[in-house]
Amino acid sequence: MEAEKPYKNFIQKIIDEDNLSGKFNKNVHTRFPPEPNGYLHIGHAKSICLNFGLAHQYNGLCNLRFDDTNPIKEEDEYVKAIIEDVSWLGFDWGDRLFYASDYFDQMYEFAVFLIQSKKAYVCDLSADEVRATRGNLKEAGTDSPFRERTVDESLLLFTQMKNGDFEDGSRTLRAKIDMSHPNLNMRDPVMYRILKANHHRTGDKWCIYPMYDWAHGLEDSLEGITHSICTLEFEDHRLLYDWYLNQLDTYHPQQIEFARLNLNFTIMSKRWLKKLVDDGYVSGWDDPRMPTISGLRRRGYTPESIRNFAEKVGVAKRDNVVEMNLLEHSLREDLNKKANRVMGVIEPLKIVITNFPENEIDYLEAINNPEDESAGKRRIAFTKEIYIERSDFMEEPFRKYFRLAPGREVRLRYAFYITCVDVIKNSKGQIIELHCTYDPETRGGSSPDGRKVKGTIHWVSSTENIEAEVRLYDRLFLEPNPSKSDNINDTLNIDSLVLKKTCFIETEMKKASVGEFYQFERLGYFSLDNIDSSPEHFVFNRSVALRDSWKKIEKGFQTSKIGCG
RNA sequence: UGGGGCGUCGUCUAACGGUAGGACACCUGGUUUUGGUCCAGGUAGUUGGGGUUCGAUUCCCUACGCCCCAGCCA
Repeated sequence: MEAEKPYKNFIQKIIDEDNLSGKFNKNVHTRFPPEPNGYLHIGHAKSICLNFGLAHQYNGLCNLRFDDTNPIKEEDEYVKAIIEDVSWLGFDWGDRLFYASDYFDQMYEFAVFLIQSKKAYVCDLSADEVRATRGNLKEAGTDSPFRERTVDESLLLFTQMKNGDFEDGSRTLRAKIDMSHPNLNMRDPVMYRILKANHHRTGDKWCIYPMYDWAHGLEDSLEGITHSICTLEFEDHRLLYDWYLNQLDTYHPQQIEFARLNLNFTIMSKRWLKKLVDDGYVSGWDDPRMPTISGLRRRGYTPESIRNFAEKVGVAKRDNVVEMNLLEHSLREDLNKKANRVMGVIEPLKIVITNFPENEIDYLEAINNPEDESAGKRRIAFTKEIYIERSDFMEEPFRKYFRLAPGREVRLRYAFYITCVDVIKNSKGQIIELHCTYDPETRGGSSPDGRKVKGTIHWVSSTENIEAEVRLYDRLFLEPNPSKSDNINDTLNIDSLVLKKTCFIETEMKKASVGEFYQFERLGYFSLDNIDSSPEHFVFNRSVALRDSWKKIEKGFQTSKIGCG
């Protein structure tokens, strides 16, 4: 798939050692285990690429498994979205699509076995009481009064729990470990809770649901997972993971933890992302500003760019905050090779070419992709009236500004040199159009006399064009680390979406369709919005702007900003 | 401060105990009909202090800093 790095990450080194020692018979079998309680984001993409990538590199397998042990939070809508996202990213789990709920019966049997082994007991304490007796970071907890209940009594009560004889929260099944263990996870953790909730797959069959720690190792074990890769916060849980599997004396995968991805100027918490959706700050999980996979897809990211990004950020155990730059770079890198170029004007300023004949159309030739000759060429209509970008004209230009200005000559890309001869303003002094002359000798964009023009600008005919709406996006948050701020709402960037309702694009784009990528020359990469765009009303999303070294120069001159859009 | 982790350029990430390298970002210069791309070059880092060693990012000790854990969430 992508070029492999010349070095290995720490997980690859562990696998190499395991293969050397024969720990798993040289097998590599991973899994990606999302909980269907929200949409996948770019952080999940890192994990997906890691798990599927490892399996691929070592000729192993990777399962897709929904960790659906909490019916209260989980929905089928999320299952569908997750399947679409993983598959869109380019990964294939074959016939190995599993659900934790597939194993509820087996988990139940294992739990009965643990009770019989005197390693688990039904506890009648309430949630509050359990919390009160768990102790804290410094103090040991105290044993539950039900801890020494007989096996038979626990067995009977557990059956009754399963049958729905008790109220939600009235009892739990707990592992009997050590209430004074320094690792809080080992203080008689809850294995099952009573939850009379409808499960998206098992319906009302179960009144009890397994907790993550109890369920996850069993799922891994049952599927023959070799390396169970998860994020750092589960490091503390590995002891419990191992304890359960050891008590059951069953096949025992190795849990390995890595640092989750963080991206600056955005958030990765599903809880916060859901809040942005629910509170209407964004249009949905797939809003192009969201760091979700569906949002990135709608924004115009390619699966390749995301996979390459995942490769570039690497895998380690150190907390990290990756710069948004790197994600954007990955997209530009991919699209520079793939995207056909086209001209579009986002903030139109009309130009009348005074010496160009009325009602005449001159069809000029343009290169579709300078990075890919096979992309061919196209024709662009040149007419007496055209639009250029407002920001490509300055009445009083900065020193290094080399676009259009009064009396100045610039090149219209693939067309002619034009010279600005007149600036037309309305009663309020706003520039409404420009009068220019063109040099017929410069057709195609070069002059027989070899004279140089510093600037080349894009343009679109005012009659031969397509009208479109364009959406420009910026970071969702103003703070580099929004989740660390006191009030996350205060850091929201209210200008993260800018609508350009009336834009003009060359007629070539009539055939544009969703899923294609274009570079609007000098503006960035764009693609049609997969929800709001229609053949009657094109809506383009800017996926990412081009790198812009002018912007930096411009900042130096910003003391005197005039007429520049 | 109990337990579990982690400290390398601005940001990610490498380096059997042997020249601290790569990517992004940034800065120069070149090419250019996109102020894009491409090309060439540059700036910039081992948390501090000890120790072992001919030699320490790596091993040991110590200090400091950061992250995670007290859900019947995952």
